[in-house]
Amino acid sequence: MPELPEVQTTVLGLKKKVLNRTFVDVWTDTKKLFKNISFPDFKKEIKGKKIKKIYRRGKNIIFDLSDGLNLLVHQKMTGHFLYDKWENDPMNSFIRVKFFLDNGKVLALSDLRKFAKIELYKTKDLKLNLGPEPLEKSFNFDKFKNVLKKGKIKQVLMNQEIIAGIGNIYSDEILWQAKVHPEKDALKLSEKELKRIYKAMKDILKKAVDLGGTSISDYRDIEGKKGKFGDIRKVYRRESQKCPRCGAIIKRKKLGGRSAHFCPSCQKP
DNA sequence: ATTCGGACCTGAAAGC
DNA sequence: TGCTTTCAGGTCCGAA
Repeated sequence: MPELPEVQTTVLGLKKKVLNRTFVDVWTDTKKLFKNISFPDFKKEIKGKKIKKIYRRGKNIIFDLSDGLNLLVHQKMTGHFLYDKWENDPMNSFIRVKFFLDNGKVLALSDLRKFAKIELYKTKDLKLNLGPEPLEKSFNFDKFKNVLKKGKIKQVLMNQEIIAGIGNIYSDEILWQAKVHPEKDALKLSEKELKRIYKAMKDILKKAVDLGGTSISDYRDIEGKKGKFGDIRKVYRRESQKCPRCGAIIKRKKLGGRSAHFCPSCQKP
């Protein structure tokens, strides 16, 4: 499912609902989601652990637990957390894992495609190979320029080791706003183009967080509700519709296995 | 050394 | 109507 804004929305919801709660039990019918530990071992370890902190890094959710443990969840394409009660929605019916909490409530993970990843680390062993957080104030324009590497700009923006958190929706939306073609080489962009991309990145990610993310497909917040950024998106999954800026027909093109959506008229190669 | 396709899964939507 | 193909907010791995 989720890119930075969706994961951020999830983390905000989790902080509100499950911070300082203790896990009393866990259930799954999809043991393969547990990657660096067997499910029986995970179950033994997680019982009685208190959630001291919850934060996002890139597209990862990290629960900082008592006894020096970190629970890491990556929701991949279709994973999303649901707390206690949620809307009756087909996308919320693929419950693969249930965490039982000490207040009698359930924190569930719905994941249609079963790609999600759940791992348990000792806090000191948790190492994520990720680039800077795009919304951090300290990530200024100079730093942005310096992290860029050779390659098509869309793929560079989506490379988690360069910048953490941007995926297919937001790279398309950022490049449309910046009027830059997705296949331009990141290292051959003009100063003006780079400035437009940098600004669009901050604007769009902030706006998407404010709107609770994008729910065109599977993503829901932890109460099962949809985010609203999808309503105002300009190009993502809008192939053959009109560009809202110039009226040209939006194109879709395969780029490294993913679909890039762009306006061929205002994003010239 | 990069890049690309395939794998991992399931279901909705579009095509025939 | 029903069967087939394409597509999906991600990442990893191995072959060109």
